[in-house]
Amino acid sequence: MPESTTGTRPTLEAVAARAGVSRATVSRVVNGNAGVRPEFADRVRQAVQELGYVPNHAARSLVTRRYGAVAVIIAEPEFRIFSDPFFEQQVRGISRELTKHDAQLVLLWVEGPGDHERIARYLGGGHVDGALAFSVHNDDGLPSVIRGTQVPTVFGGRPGWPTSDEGDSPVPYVDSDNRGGAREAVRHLVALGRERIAHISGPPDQTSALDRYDGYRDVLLDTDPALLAGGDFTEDGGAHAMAQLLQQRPDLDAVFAANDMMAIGALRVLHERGLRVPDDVAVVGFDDMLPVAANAEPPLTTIRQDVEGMGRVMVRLLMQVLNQDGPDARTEPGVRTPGSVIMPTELVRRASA
Amino acid sequence: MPESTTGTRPTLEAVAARAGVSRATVSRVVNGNAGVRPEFADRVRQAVQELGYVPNHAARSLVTRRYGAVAVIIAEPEFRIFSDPFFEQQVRGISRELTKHDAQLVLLWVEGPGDHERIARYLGGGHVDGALAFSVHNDDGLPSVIRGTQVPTVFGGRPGWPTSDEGDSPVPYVDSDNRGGAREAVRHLVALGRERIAHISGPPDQTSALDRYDGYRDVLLDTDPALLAGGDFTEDGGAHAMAQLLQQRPDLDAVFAANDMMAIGALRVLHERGLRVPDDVAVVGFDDMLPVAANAEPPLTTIRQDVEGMGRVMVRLLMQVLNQDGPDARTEPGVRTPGSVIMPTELVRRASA
DNA sequence: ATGAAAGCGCTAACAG
DNA sequence: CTGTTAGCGCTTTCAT
Repeated sequence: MPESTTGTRPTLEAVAARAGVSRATVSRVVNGNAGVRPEFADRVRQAVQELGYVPNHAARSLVTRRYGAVAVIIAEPEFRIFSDPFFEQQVRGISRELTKHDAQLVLLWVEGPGDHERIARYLGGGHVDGALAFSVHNDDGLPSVIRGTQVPTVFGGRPGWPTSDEGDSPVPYVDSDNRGGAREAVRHLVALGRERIAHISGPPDQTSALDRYDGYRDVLLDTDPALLAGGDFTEDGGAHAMAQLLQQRPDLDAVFAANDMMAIGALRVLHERGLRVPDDVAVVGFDDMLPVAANAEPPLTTIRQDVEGMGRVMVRLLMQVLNQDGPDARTEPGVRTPGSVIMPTELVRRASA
Repeated sequence: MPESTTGTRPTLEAVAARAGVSRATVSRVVNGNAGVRPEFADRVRQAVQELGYVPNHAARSLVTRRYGAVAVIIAEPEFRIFSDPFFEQQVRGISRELTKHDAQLVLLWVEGPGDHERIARYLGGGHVDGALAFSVHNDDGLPSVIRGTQVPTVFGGRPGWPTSDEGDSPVPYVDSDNRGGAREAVRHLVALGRERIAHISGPPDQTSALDRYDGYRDVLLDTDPALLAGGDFTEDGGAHAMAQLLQQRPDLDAVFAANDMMAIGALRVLHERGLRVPDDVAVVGFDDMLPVAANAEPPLTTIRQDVEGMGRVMVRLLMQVLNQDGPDARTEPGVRTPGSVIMPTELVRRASA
């Protein structure tokens, strides 16, 4: 008969009493430590069962200095970051990997600089072993707030600020191979025989946009500036840029858009002007954001990145930092800091190029 | 000169020493307890500042049995729940209100029954003061797992299972006035002089769909079954239902769709068949999901619900439960349990009806 | 108004 | 292999 109705939750002590052993032995069994006579271990496990014992986390953390929790910090300068499918996938990857490591996800939603102090307090107050942050906008000082807390942190996406200040250890991050992927996209267009390849770039305050632009330039060393137009990663932005491009260089025969949404916008304008894709103009996107890319008219050739994988790798990287430096990583700067990870991308050929 | 570089983080003890008072006094100041000589209080605050002291949460929780954290449990039978704008808004509301109450949001992402044990362990292990859950699908046993942990919980959306079993205290939830809103939608159509008002209902395993259907029936007591078609809350589902309706009752002059997405689908089909909205057929949706509703062709008349508000109210309700029963609510079932909250809806008139 | 002391539930040496 | 013993850092009576 379970004594779960006794009012107060059972402690280690109670389990020990019932099993007729010491608290230490119970602790060993509960934590899977070797070196307990099987007979005793069984008795303990049974007592745990009967009492419905669940270890008290606070008490444990107090002594181990481990919290079994990781903060995911979401800054939200843009309104829709949460409903961004891209972001969702990344959080999904993080959540899954965290579960594997028996760690909890604490969501820290930052709505503005007014929240910074709260974040710092939380991070500094011994709640989490580490943090995961996204380096979208970096002009608001949040990154330095995070770094100031000394909590081991891994960033998602290459930060826009210098990742290794003097003295400081480098900031680990994981990102897609934006530059390499962009190169592959453009090379594909070149291989197709295209000679006037335009580029619709993303917002210059995002490193992914910058890196993709750089990849484009790597292949097309001295491109005509008229083949360049800037967008904002939205469909309308892409449409607008495409219109501009068509005006500047009506003879263009290909366009590489820095993301799928802008490519969709470009496709729309191309269609409106009666230009055929890929016959007149070949189009390549970036992201392989499903179902957008696959259902485009025509289906979009693009660069796929493994977003969920990025999330998982962020966690693995963090766990590596934690297990290497130990829970007191914050006190003594780690000697070896694990590097960042750049995840490979892949060209997905569909009909648009 | 801040001693933040001393390696180990400062404790209450250290602050006490520096301020020349006892630990108890520091504790009082830090927790804003009255009854400390201003002079001492100032000295303490200064020491806190200088040392960069942040209270250790685990130690505090161990004694207070409060965790300053609330779990948000997200079950994910549907793939896209996270990127659902509806859901995003609700979480936003929760997050904001939680911040106000100085509580953290711990995200518990449940991917299947395999995760149930983990969830139970976490909830039972003393991490959170309460939980917030969404009662979308209830056939997988998660609700009972949650209830089994005895952690005070508020549900989002009216649960589909009985909310007050024998003996048990009722499950508090917050929901929109789906039924009332539906009634208002249909009454509006009636007031417009429409006489053959069809309804596209949502999936019957969601109480919101059921309640909206009931609202429709409240007004149209004996409607022709041919005026009824079922959808699945998606645009395509709405289109399909509309086509079916048109075949069954080509003479219909209005349709109330159980959500905006289905209304959009209906609009599309109506347009394809050359029927004019609202002249030939008036259309009303539900949700007022922006920007979908406002940008529809024509702009959609719909029932607005305050989704962010629902999130906030969920938190307030939970806090009420917590402050009433105290941290040991789980041991002794509360005497007075706060009821659920039904949030008002509002008819938003645009062009479609 | 302040301090001394006890103890929250657990883990981790250290003995045995 | 097991038990004893010290705390982890904080709050909270209880004296003063």
